[in-house]
Amino acid sequence: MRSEDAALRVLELIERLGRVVSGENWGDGLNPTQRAALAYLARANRFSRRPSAVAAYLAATKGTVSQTLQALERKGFAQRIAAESDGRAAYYQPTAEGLRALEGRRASLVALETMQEASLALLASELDEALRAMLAARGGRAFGVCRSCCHFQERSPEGAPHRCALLGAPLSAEDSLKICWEHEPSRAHPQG
Amino acid sequence: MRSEDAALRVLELIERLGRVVSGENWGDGLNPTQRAALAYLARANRFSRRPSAVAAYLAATKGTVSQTLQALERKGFAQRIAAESDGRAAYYQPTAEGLRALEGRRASLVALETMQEASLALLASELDEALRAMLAARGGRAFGVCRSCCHFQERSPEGAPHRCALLGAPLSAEDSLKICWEHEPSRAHPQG
DNA sequence: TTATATGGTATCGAATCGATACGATAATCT
DNA sequence: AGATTATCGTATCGATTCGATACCATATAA
Repeated sequence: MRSEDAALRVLELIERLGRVVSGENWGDGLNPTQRAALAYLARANRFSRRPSAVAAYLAATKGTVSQTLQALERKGFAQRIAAESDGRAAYYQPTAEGLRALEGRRASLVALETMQEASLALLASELDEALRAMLAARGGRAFGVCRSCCHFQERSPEGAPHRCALLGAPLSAEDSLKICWEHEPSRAHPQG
Repeated sequence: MRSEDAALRVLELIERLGRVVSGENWGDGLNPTQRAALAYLARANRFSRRPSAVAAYLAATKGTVSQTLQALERKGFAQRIAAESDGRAAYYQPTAEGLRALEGRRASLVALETMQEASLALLASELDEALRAMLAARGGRAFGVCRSCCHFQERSPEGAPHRCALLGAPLSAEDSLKICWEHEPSRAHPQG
């Protein structure tokens, strides 16, 4: 099988799997896009819960994301908070109800769990590589967990907070485990 | 990493990759869904170019697919043909213009091709397994290439057409290489 | 023949999504 | 400082998706 064929086949499978998974994400008052946005908000650190970041993560335009976030707020799943530092910016905070709506919901997850653990781990890393290749091609951000970023500085005096060297801001233990859209991989933690 | 974590991670990656790929499929007068439907029509054999089959393949409802196919016809990318055998059924045939619109269009394909060939082949088979697991869980059809089906009968006298034992119909060489929604894997060709 | 199942379409409402324009604020440059 | 430019977010439009539901025509079964 030529490389082009394999790539084409992978592309088809991704598209079809994406449709299946996405179609399962209706329910609890959310549609798939709203659910994806809300799930992102729940996993993003405080620097990354902004419309721009959501748009980059979802590979959507600002306009669409703006509407989606408004829908989430209207439904009580997220709350809009104007930023203090920047008069243009806003943050969206998932509400308790929003987090509740994210629970359960995993028919395809159960199906995936029937696969060998080794296969899954392999699949995850291969998919991660594929995603990074695509994002690099379109100039998009890959996102990643704060702690694994090259800008992450572990607390030096015991008891002090961690820090982000890029944004010059303190990081709670919780934030350091969340997704950041400024993420750039460090050599110590190449992926994630 | 527990199996559930790996599965969750795979699910997220699939969703995100799906969005990226899908978002790239705008253009040439088609939106991502229309392109997916048209691409399916181009790859499906004559038994499978029907609204029901498209709906099953795209994991969408009959109603949505009906509209999508109407849009394709209106744009001149496909032609509706009423079935002879069944007064209710209809087939959609891609037009030359439709096939032309499917060419090119592969920014993410180029990105994928930067990956190792072995990785891609592995990825394809793992994704195939994941898709089959999900489809089995929701009772959906997996589809597959006619030739690899347990109902496929290779021509016995040289020169005669192949046959489908399930539908009791002759198969051209071309049809036998296309996707069939009645496909059930044979032991000889476990996947595909 | 009557009942039921199936294939497809029509319609409604909510939402996605690209495109475009816009307003407000920030950052930069002179 | 003042003018220019960039960025963040929102608003609006039109085409379309998509679930839900109802519906019709035709097949199939009882």
